[in-house]
Amino acid sequence: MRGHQVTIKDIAKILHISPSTVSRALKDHPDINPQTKKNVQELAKKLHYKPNQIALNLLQKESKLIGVIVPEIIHYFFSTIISGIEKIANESGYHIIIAQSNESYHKEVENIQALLSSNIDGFIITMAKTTLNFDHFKNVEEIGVPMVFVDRACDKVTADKVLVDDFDGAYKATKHLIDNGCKNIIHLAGPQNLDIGIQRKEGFLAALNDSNISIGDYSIQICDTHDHALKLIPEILSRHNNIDGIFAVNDLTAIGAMKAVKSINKKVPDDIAISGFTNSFISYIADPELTTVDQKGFEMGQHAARMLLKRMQSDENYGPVTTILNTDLIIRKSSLKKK
Amino acid sequence: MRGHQVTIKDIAKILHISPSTVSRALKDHPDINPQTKKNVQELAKKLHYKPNQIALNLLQKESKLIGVIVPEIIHYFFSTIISGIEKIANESGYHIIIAQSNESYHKEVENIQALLSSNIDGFIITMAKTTLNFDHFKNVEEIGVPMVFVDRACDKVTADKVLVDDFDGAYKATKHLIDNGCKNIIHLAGPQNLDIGIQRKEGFLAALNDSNISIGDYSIQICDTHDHALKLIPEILSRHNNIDGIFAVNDLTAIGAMKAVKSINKKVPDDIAISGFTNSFISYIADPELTTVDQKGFEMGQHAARMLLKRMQSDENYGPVTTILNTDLIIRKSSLKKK
DNA sequence: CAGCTTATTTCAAACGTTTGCGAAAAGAGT
DNA sequence: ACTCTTTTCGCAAACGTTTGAAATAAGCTG
Repeated sequence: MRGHQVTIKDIAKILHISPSTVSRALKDHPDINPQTKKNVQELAKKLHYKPNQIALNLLQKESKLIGVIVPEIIHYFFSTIISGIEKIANESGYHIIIAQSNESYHKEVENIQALLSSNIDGFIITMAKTTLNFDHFKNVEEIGVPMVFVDRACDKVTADKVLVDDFDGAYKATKHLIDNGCKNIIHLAGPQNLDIGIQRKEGFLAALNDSNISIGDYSIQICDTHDHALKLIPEILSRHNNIDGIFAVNDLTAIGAMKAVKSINKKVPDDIAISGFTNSFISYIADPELTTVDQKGFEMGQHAARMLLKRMQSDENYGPVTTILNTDLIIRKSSLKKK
Repeated sequence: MRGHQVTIKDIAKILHISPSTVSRALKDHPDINPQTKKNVQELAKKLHYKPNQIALNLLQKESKLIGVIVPEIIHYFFSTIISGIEKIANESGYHIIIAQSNESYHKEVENIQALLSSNIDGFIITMAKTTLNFDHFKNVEEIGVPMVFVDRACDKVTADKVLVDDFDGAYKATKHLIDNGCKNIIHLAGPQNLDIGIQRKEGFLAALNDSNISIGDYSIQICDTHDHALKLIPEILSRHNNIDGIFAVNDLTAIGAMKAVKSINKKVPDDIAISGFTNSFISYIADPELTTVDQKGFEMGQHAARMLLKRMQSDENYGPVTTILNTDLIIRKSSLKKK
């Protein structure tokens, strides 16, 4: 039961003038008689006239909407990215439509299609873990809708990207564990089809290498969820009881590992030091508090939004830009061994 | 530099037929020659034709967009609500635009205005804590845009609401603490201008009453943030060292309290048992794991979306509906005293 | 072959707004 | 009185799509 929204035509009919005159009067066009303007503006105010954004969108072929596709908003990191995007977008009169892929390739494709037909002006995307085919992104590229990747980017597509220096972050975290006395660190790694999985692993390996620490065949475990770590860690530790450090690809996995370690009555950090990656809220909640790499989600979101706005507002077709933000190592108790 | 999106007109021009024929051919209208249909549909597929949603919106006077205004998406509870909304909305071809109020009244008003002019079809709102004036909601009501409140509702406005039984949840949590041996429980309460603050406090008081436990002047403390609890709890405990239970209005505050308790070398739960409210992700991360009241954000979101859809699709103006979901007490270690 | 039916297609209006151009009216200058 | 300018306004097209109604062509009946 929507009350009929007041339109320009309504105002025109009431004042016995044409819609075009009303339109111009409302925007203070010099061609319009001051008296007419006054009449129109007063009536518009009285009737609570609001321009119909949809009609404007149709005319201007833009929707002032940015489509944001992330795996899951319940993850702190992604919600901080979204907040960063929202802030910058709002400042320029844009709004954001959020869709979640739930890490599913199919849902990602579906979302892209759906948002495309909603005439999104641009995309900001964090790829799903399971995405191995990139035709949907290529499609976006072909259609010419600007697109910025955040955190997890797609190589096969020409698009702007905002990344963090995963290699360096992982290197710093691993080096920190080594400096704190760890001699046998394992890495709980992310999927190796994603750049972040690869880079963090490489940073880990490089740090070990630079410290002349040998790498066992068990040193790298593909494991990037809380529950998997809960199961995996006791198993690994039973086979390799000299492990004294864990660097996990994300905080949640690190905390799963932390719980697992505590569950078999080993101490964190004294028996096993742990570092995560992301600096999500839970790293602060964990006990002991989790050492981690701050991934600066809010800033990433802001950067991504700025890049997208620039791209949308530009007429020339400049080449793709990649921004790499640096990370900060946040040292907390989970990595500080006593001696 | 947008590539021109393929339109019905383009297809019509190429096949030398009229746009209306194309339109009907695409939707398998019986009036159209099968051969024509085939030509059209094949070409449409080949050119990746996608109907322009904006044009449809204009025609149908709807945007297929639902405006969602929440305080902060980084909070687990709100992001689960959003996920619930998104699921139901998507199933009906709607998308959601998310705006955050950051608990600020002014930002809330701003968001409402902005989304209104984006021709949102409906609102789902969780009020900001600081909202005391309701004119912006009344405005929405007057314009006739359907609106559903979630969790934190506004009494002064006629609108659908989805609430949880805060009173009962608080009662159950408090009763559980009592049953586990607590004799002197304090409540860290939310703002008393919000119904949830009042109801949870009342549930707490009722449980104490029913167990004939006396209530001290310090039994209720307005305190609903992690950091406030961190400061407040040591102070209170130093003045009332027989306190043996804490019921906090939300999980984050409970965990702040838990940390504070541990910091002064008291044991959770043996010295002081703790229960939170919400069952957010961190309650599972906490050590000891936090007993809490499951607030079912996802279901709340789903309910809210269904109610909104029903309201939007209905022609008759039925009275406002309030749905109250029941809560589940999730018992974990933080409340289970040894003896 | 006139009249009727059926199949297929096009026309035109509509949604709400903007905008280039032309039109009408009034005033100014010569 | 004639032209020229200025002021003020309306017409019509455009954005992409849908849809009732009208148009066309072809086939059929008697």
